[in-house]
Amino acid sequence: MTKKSADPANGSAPAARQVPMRDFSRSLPMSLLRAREAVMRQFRPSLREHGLTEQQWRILRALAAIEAVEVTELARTAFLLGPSLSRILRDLEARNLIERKTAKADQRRSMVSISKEGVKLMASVAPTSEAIYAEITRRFGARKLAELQEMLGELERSLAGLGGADETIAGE
Amino acid sequence: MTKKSADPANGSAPAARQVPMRDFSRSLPMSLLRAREAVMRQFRPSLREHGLTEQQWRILRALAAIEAVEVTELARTAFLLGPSLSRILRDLEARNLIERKTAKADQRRSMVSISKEGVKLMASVAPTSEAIYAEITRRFGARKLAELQEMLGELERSLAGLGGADETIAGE
DNA sequence: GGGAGATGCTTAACATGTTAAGTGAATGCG
DNA sequence: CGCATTCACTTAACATGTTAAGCATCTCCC
Repeated sequence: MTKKSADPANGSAPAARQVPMRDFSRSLPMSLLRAREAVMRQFRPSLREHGLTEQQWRILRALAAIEAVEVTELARTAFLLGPSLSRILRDLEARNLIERKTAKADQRRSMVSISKEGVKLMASVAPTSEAIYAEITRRFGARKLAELQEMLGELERSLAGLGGADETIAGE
Repeated sequence: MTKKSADPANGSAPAARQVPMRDFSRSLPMSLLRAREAVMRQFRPSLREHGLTEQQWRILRALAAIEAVEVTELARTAFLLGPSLSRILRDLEARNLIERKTAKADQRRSMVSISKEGVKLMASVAPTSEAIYAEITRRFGARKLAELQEMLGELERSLAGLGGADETIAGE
């Protein structure tokens, strides 16, 4: 439906096909990207209806399970970089979905926690979110889903310590 | 090495633990995100050395395999949204890595192709890139890698047509 | 053949990813 | 104590993701 046949109605054909590489669309990064997008596409509309982005939702979920965390620890949990988290927390705080207060022992640290309003918002989103997740599980198969997650974890572990660049290993 | 023990030196503990949900860090989107990040972390430094971002590299690779494509088709291939692609093409064109000319038959369409310089740049990046991919394959295992990719493809297919929102199905 | 609607692409606006620099508060050590 | 370092975060700057408009061009159909 999408691709027509060749369209040779063009003059000079510029350079191409010089560099042999794996078929681009089958590279691992692309597979992972497409799979994740296919999954997130299911959730985004529902989140959007509640005025939340994917990352904001991640943060609220991470906060819902604990009393309070430091920003750095939250960044690890929600898998966000510091600067992104910093901005998002500023916004979530302005919307009264989270609360922040500096730690007593160390003035540098700030402890973040979800607010009552935040909990309320989560309660209104969670059912739909869980339903979507259930449907995905149903379609793909619970067994296969578990297998997939296991493989993803293995992949992650097998690449740990192969840090692309400044690894700052002991003895450096 | 990273997490200390509990630090109960805090007064009022705000609302939390009200909304029961799956363990956040084990959700499928997070697994996919972390796995992809683990992989991309390997490639980014090399690309960066050559002044390329991940997306720019995707575009060059997509272009290397063909003579010329329309922008929309390229967006599909490189898995980028129109607006992102539009910006990136503007920059790549300014750097003389790609060429663009409007199609004769339809003035709306513009045909994009990689330039001689673009091919040269690819040739300088490809070896390192392939080496990294080979190392990833070695670490994770070629067999398992193929399995993983197969599962990712299945996941994608099983969610196709479950379009999160405005699906624009016939009869709507 | 002319105007309504579809199409291909770009711009705009806002949120996040990514790297680097900045800031204020702890720490280590002479 | 004093001061260089480290640490926890925040700001800044630039690139992309994401949605909505904008703008030509094309198509279709009366």
